[in-house]
Amino acid sequence: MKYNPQEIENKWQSVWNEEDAFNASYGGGKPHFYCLEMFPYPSGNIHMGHVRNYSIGDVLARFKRMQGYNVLHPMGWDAFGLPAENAAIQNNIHPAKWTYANIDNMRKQLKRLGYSYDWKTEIATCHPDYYRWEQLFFLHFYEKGIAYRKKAAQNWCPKCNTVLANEQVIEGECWRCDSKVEQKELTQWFLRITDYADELLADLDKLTDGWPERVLTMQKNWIGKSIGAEIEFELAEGNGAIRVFSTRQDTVFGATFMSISGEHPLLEQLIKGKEQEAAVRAFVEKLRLEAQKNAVGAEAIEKEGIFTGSYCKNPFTGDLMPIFVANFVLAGYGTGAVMAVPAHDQRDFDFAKKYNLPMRVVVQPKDGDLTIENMTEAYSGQGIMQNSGEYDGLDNETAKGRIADWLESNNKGKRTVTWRLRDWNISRQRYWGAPIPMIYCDKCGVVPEKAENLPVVLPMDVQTHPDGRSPLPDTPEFYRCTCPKCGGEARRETDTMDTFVESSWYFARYTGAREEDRAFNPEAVKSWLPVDQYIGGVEHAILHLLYSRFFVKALRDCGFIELDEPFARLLTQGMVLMDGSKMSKSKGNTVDPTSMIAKYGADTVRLFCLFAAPPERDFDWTDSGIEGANRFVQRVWRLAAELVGQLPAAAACSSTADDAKTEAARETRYREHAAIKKAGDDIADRFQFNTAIAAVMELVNHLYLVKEELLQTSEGKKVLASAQASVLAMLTPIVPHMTEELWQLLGFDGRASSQPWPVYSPEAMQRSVITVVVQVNGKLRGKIEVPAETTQAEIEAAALAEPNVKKHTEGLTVRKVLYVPGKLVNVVVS
RNA sequence: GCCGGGAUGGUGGAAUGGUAAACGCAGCGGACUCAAAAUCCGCCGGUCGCAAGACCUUGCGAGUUCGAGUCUCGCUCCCGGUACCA
Repeated sequence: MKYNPQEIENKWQSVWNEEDAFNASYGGGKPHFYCLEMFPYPSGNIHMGHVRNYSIGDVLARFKRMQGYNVLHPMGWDAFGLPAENAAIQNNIHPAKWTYANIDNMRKQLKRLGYSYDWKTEIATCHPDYYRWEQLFFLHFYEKGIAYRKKAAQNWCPKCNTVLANEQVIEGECWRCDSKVEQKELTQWFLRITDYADELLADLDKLTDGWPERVLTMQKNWIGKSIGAEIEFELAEGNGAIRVFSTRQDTVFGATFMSISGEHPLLEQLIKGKEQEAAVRAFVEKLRLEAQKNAVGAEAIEKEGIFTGSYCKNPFTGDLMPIFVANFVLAGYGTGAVMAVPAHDQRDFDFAKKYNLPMRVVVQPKDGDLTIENMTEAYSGQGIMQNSGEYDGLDNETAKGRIADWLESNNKGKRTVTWRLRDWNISRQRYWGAPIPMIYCDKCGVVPEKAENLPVVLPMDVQTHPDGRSPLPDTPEFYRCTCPKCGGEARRETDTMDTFVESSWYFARYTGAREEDRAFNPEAVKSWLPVDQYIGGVEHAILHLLYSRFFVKALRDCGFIELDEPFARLLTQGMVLMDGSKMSKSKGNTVDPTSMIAKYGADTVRLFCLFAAPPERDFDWTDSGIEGANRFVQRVWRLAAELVGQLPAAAACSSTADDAKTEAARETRYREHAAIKKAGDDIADRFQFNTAIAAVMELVNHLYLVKEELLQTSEGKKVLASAQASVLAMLTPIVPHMTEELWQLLGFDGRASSQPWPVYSPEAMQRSVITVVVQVNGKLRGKIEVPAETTQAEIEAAALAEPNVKKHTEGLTVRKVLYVPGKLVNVVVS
């Protein structure tokens, strides 16, 4: 019987398809398990990264089903987005047509890999039946103040012709096309994610068991909580005050000047009528131009500033502090003004050196003798207060509290918390996205669309612009509307939503993908969510995962769902590399899954992706590696094919102690059960699919050695049949087509994919003779074989009598003998 | 700079304080074959030794422990994230 993967894979894929083999249903008494992989963007073809991601998810989904869970394992399409528009412009095809054609192709490719998805819950986010609910959420968000409109400087990608959220600017470049991001003043729609900063941070503690630590850390850093104080510095001329935020209010006695951003609201007042006025204006204009050209967050630039001509007063020392406009002060963080403490902050130190400004040491390290003369850099560590009036001699952490108390009781400031997180700009000046359901009326202003008028459907009949500009502002059929309030003529919002809005709730929609009258069935949401296991690339550690966490909390507060966190456990899989670097079309180092499937079959491709490395780690695609995987698949096939017609019908772990009459039979039974324990533990507890597969390989290797002997007796056949069934059961989540076929060929009952995960018995794993390792002073000196029931005293005596052990203990005194039951004896001598 | 992760044979990787190198890949030897491929069986960290065995070996240096790849401390290098965030 020759192994023909194309034939058997097609056969079983049709069977699963006809039988709706993997549909989930809630209720039914079984415990629920929601296994989800990040849905793909329909770019046209799946790549090896998808294969790895979805193979990991499929092993888990199938394994959980075998363990008796009712598993929800859905798939869908993150279908709005720029590539569709760009392809449309290039190939003169409508983005919708391009997108749906790609979906059809990729669905075919996924089906060809035999993934056990519930295709009845498939969704595409570009469909009005999907995004209509998103528009409804937006109306609720608007009503609750979670969605709002504001004018501000925005990240602008000149190539994509649209704004970007902060999270989508990577090292100053657009996350999609790597263009330098510019700043542009625009009025945009925002979601108030900052209102949830506290909860987003605090709830990370609920995820410590199931999420990788580095993802938690990245989110924590991104949210960026800083605890400090706000301090008021009165202007010397008595006409107001500058407020600053500082995490180091303990160093306030060392504040010798003030730095403010070029966009500070008091700047006009500070320079008005001063001789520096013109020069400052020129400097600010220069900064503005540079900011537009230069990427946000590009590498550090030389510190520069200019004196405004005004002074403020240090509330503690009473000293006058010159006020500077400085290029490193961010308008958008804190209050846009910084008290400069050159002795204890490196930036202020550099600035003071450059402009020859005074310094004062106010925190002295333990046994330090810092002076302004001997300092070559700022000291930002802990220490003892000095030059700080009544606070001298205190440690600086204590002083922090006392100074905050003083500020509060003297009305000069207060304790404050500042966040790095900014509100989420969701407006996009592009066509292929979900319309924002808002209307502008000359009479009534900004008016939300009525819920009963949803969905606001994206028009299909539009002419795209070659430069990527959205056609919506030129499409009167779309933007002309009547005001829901006064009935007069009005204009629709023509920006669309960021595609990350769609991916922020799709996991919830899967629980009731065909609901027509509501976004979710609350019962279904409650029974399935949170997602038990989420699997995807670490590149979404901040973007998608932070947005989704926020979105769920916002939906909860609007009464749509009862849920705090969307994903209970997260697995971030590594990349598939080629010659040490990421596969990419431009480098020409890609491997096309379709051609690999054509050559080896889906089972081999799945096996290799799972065996090459543990899931979290990157691995290199190698031709010899997939050859090796194919060799194992063939080896399993041959082993079973040779046994067809010779074995009794059996299930995994069905042989009994009575059947194991010979040494070979006992050993086989032992190894069968040991492999099941190892493979089950590795898959369930650790996602170590590579070692689970290795355990099955060992068992297969053993069966090759003993099969002839076991075929001699009927008891032996029972033992062999049981072990063979176990091999197939264990491999079913990994190479499901082959195991279904072999299960059927061997005449075993039912289907491999509907077998329960085998249960090992401790009795089978008892050995009659055990090997005990003997160490002398921790060094391996021998091994002894003893019957399992030997007492500790007898084992210790045997260990001491072992010839090589004797040699190493001769003439020495035995101080101690340690015994690790069934494993090891360590003789301590001196 | 700060935060996180890592370093084990020729190679991908095992080892949940107790036999370091499981299972693969590559390589070598044997069987089968007219021959080759495929397959099956065996060997495969280093040094010394005829052998029994001894010594060395998990990036480097210390420590805890009867016993450390694993725990602790101090370094080196690599990867990822993030950065004028006050």
